[in-house]
Amino acid sequence: MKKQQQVTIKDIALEVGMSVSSVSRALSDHPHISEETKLKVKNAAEKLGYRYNALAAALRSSRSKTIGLIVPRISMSFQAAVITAIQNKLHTYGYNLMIFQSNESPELEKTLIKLLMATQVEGLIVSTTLYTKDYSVFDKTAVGGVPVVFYDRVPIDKACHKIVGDEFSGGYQVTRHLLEQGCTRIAHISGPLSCSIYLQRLNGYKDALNEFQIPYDESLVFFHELNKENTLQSCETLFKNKQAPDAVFACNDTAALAVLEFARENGISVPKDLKVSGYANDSRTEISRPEITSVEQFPHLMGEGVAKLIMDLIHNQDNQRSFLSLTTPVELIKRTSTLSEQPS
Amino acid sequence: MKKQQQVTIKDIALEVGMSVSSVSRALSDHPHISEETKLKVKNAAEKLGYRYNALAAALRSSRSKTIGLIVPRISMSFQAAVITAIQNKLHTYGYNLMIFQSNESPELEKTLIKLLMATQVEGLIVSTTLYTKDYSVFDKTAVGGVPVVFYDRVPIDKACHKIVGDEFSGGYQVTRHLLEQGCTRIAHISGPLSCSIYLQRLNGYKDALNEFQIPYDESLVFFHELNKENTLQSCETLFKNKQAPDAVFACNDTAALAVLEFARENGISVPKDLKVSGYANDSRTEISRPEITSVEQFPHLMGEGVAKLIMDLIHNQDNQRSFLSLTTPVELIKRTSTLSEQPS
DNA sequence: TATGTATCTGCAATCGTTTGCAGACGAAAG
DNA sequence: CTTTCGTCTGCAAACGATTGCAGATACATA
Repeated sequence: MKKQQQVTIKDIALEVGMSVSSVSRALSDHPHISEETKLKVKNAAEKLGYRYNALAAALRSSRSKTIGLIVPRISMSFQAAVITAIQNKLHTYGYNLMIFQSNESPELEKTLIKLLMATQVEGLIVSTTLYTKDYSVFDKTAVGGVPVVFYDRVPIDKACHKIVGDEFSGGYQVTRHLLEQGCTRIAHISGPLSCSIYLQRLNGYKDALNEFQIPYDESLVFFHELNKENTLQSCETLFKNKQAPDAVFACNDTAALAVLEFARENGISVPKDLKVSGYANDSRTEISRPEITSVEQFPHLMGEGVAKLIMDLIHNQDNQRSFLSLTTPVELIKRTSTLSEQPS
Repeated sequence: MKKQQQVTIKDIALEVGMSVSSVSRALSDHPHISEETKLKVKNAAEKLGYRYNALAAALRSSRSKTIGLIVPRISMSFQAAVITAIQNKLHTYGYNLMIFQSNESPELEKTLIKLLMATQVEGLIVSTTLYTKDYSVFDKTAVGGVPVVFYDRVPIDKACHKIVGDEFSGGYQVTRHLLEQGCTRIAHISGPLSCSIYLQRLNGYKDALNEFQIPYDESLVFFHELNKENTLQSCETLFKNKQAPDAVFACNDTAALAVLEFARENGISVPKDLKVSGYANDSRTEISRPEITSVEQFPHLMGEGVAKLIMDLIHNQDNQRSFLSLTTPVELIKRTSTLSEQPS
């Protein structure tokens, strides 16, 4: 009487006087079972309080109906939105999602891969840490052949299935917009270049500068984790420069907010003396005063795409030799923090 | 050659010329196995590319090492923080967390419980939807005897294991603070009372009013999902009143922000003419101008508590007849949105 | 030599499903 | 009456680990 014995299909079989195989088939609506018996079996199951054991099924059929996901942290609103989209979409396929957080640690990330593989996930979805450099842990052999899909933060210089926002375009659009507002000394506060998204945005930034024939100035560009402290630090050095910048393109909204704070504390007027743009368009951008120009990434779109792709890969495990890459659109949202004339 | 055959302990046994049982024990550091053989086995495992099959182990031992969690949505920053704390803590116990979102739908919530039970979770952690009224789905029998711990949003009038913030105190402190600022017509924008937290906060609100001998005025109190649209609506009716309120105690920060927006659009000066408080202290409260008074709930503390409690319950499955309830502290964070005199 | 003890290892059943194959049955066709 | 077919059902072997129990080995002791 320690643990109440689980009710199994065996019990049902006994109850209705049939074999376990028929019961199994009846419960899963196998076409070879008559409607009549199906009903009988299902009623008995209900009556006995039967609970399906997905573990046993997964073991036997080696289909766990589970996808693993590793993400730096779920508290970033963009990530939360993507994950939710993925999860909802996967549910429509009858698949569950196992969510793990790497907390930006490549070591933990590695451990989590092992963990997920041990739980026999049928697919793996990953947005890497800022510092992931060794992608071999995601190799087909390393993950036992299960399909891997990356999104947002993806391996650099390595063929893989991936869905990314159009980071280059985002970086380009922000920069171009600032240039069009008349800015010429545009600072760029970026994350580490070991992370794909920052690399791409930097390229977009450079491209726009180039187009406007403004030389790339290293003293205006910073690379570090984009939290408040680091960003304030960068502002500090930035404004110690002989020549102050007239715009800052920060690579996320947290950093943009920090720039605003710095400006406020140092009597720099935004957008008049300094224009500021963020990235990711999180909800804080429109609460801030001034409202912050940012780039919408359509996380829902990305999430749906990721879910579809991984399901595709699972269902056609055959000769998958080529890699699929999808780029989702981005949209520059212009707000007061970068606009010369105030809109009415 | 369809799917590359998995390497099992059987293969290892063959490799090192031992029985599977010894291999199994060696891998799990069983004390009856000599260090020497353990090493040999582990090396062989490494060499063959062995991957532990947690499914098989879970089935056999009926210990899945997995806890299920059902939460309305992970995109609420408070929830994300609690979940992260829970997950990290559980990892230290060697347990995994399976996260599902009920999306505020009691039906989906019910489905998810079934799903989690099917995956043989050893425990269940729940923060209910706003509208969950039928708690029988969480009954010991309904969940096959696995322990259930509620947090934040918990069943009303039903004994259960739970960890909640001190909502009553939070509601009381906010209201008292507003009263002390000289407010007398304090509106209260609350969530539906089917949800424990709002019920408690309302009680705190009433208690403070009572203490200041201000009668409870129904026309100042609203119950609805706390999104922007609903809140604006409530403000509309609120300010159509013959006598306008001089303060609004909104039950979350999204609602408080909406109130600020309404005030701004209608030329109502905050905090001069109207004081506004939120709840949950999400990051937007200090970005908003004016900054918004709110209540910190210490999600990390709550998460750790939840994880510890569920592990306790799992480890002492024996005669658990009594229910444990823990209340975590809250702290009123006073900001400009409710302060009469501006701090320097 | 027999016995005891400590340490290590193996046998085989078991967890709850799924599934290939074969069998049973009745009806229709020859 | 046999044959054939279609429809439904059952047998029994998996899936990959864990674990109670018994057995083996080595060594010391009686």
